Amino acid sequence: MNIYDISNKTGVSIATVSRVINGSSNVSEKTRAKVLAAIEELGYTPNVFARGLGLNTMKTIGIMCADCSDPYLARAVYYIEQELRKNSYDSLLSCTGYDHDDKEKCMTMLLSKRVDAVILVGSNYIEASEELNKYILTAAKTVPVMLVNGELNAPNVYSTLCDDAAAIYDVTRSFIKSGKKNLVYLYNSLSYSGTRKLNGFRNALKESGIPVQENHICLIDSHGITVQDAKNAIASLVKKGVEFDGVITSDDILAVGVLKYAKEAELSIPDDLFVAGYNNFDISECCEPELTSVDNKLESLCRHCVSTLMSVFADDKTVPKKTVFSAEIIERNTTSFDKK
Amino acid sequence: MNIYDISNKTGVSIATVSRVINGSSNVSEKTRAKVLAAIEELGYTPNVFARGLGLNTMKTIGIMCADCSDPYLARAVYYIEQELRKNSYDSLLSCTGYDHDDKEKCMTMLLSKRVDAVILVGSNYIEASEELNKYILTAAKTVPVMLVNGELNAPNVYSTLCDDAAAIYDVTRSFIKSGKKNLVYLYNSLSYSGTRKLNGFRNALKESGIPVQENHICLIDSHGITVQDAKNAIASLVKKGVEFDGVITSDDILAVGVLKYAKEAELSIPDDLFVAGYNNFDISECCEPELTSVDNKLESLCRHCVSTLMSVFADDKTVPKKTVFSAEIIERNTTSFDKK
DNA sequence: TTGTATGCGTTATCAA
DNA sequence: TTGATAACGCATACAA
Repeated sequence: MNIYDISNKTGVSIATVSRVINGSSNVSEKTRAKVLAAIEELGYTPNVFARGLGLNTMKTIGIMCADCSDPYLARAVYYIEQELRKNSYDSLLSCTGYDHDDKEKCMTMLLSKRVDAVILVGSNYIEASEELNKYILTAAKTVPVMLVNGELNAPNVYSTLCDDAAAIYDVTRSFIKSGKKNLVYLYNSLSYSGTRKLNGFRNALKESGIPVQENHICLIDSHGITVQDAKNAIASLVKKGVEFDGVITSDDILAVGVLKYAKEAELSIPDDLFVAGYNNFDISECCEPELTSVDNKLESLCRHCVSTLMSVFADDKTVPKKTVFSAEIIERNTTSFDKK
Repeated sequence: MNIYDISNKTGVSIATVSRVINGSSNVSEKTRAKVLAAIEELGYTPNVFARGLGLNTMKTIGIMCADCSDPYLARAVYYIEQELRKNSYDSLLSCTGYDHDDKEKCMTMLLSKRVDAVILVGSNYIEASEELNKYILTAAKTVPVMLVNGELNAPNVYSTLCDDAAAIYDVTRSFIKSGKKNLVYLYNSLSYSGTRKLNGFRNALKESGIPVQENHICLIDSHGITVQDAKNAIASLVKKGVEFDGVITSDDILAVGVLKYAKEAELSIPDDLFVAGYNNFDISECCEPELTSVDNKLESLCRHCVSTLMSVFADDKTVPKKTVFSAEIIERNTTSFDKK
């Protein structure tokens, strides 16, 4: 079943059939109706491979994310896939894991599949070393590369991100203004965004005239982190003699671990201890007490990323290279901010 | 850059280049080396569209899931994508939503993209009415259709699922054996699996000689359900005068809602009230007290589904049409089962 | 408005 | 072991 069958059935040439399929205006209404009827009757669908061969595109976007079982990344993939579909693009999904070589291999694979663009979801794709980011620049020579929650200044690379540093800065300042000045920062990623968040914490302390104590900053360096891991981390901090009246974390799951510790240690929250998470997911409403967290506007990021990509495809001359959204602090019951 | 460039560079015909690329044995070692060197040097990659046109496949599998921001479905997609990649297949992801027409449209779209198979993730794809499942049977005439957590007995359709009914049956029996006989069942889906779970609950009561009270069975008919929704549902049940000493739910999030209600009503868990969830996700460890839940072996389901698909592709004559796994009850602190 | 002819880059068949 | 050539199904430039 191909274009020739429609051609035979209707008595017009394949060129005309093709014109009807592609909505060309240079077809008489009568012919168009006849062709459309035949297509309907025979249930004909154009062969995408043949089309792809000629046009060198199959309207497919490669999506790379480290691990789409991570709720944050899963939601991002969800929004992106929806937006792409609205624009008639399909999504070729690749969960690359966190290993650099695997990411690079995956990129090569996607490019060999002739995707029209690649979207890198999550700040873990941007490394501190230029050398490690090279494969992204190389890819960008072939197709547009979109970064969600990451930033890289290079030709044909477009970044959409949330100002995580400012968000953590604001949270930290709120802690301090509310009288919690002995703060611990718990984080689990040295990614681009992870580093920026930490800087936000440091800056807030500095600007409040509070010295940054390095033993109050604790990295749990692992992916697929559990509540138990976080609980252990905070417990071991206490064992080392670190004292604190507030904990700020880079992820809700870490904050829940702190809550579990606090319950065991019979600390009263928020009286004895303020706790804040990041991402504002389900779990921040499941835990007890419910968690103050930061909503980093993931849906906006994703929508904007796709609409930017469409502008790039449309050869729009005024496409923003970098767009930054502001996060929003959602206060629940693990803090009691002093408002004034 | 195409196969002719390699041909020119090496002085052999494109046929021979093609043979080298595809690992044909009928090539002299010397020629092979020469061609391989040229491919490497020029950085040549075969055009997948041309290849697809000839072979009528691009080694791509369509994955349909209602909503990959749902943690359960997200994890399923993750496992499936990984397994497919191991077998050199790519994943074309489509989040269809829960509307039947959208699902059908999406299926048509995937088939028009000439995917090699379609994997339907989640029990929501199987409807009670045969009419509504028709589009799946139609699709199965073109490509194999794999069901994860769903069942449909039809040619070229393969089902992999977990025995949810037995799991809920076992949980309910454990409640009863532990002295909790006045049970509420809270659920949020009338899908294939949702119905089966409910049957498990009913059967356990019947076999224990406990009459099934319909006002103890509560459906919250909505997707994207929140903890608050579940809390409200259980509260309104109480307002109606329903009394109970145990709540079994079809999803962890519902169970967390019950916990939130219990805290407010100052019920002691598990003394006054047993609660059990389903899915055994993060949130079952985040809530307080931590939730007894059912692990339904999602990873096994997904791995098995993909390996079955590979058998189908390999034209293996002994492919199982339906495979059922057993769930595992993970007891935490919202129950205190009597073991004997 | 319509038709003819060509190219897109492979793989596979057949002949050498 | 190798090469020439015909599909594969479509879009499009050009001709009519």
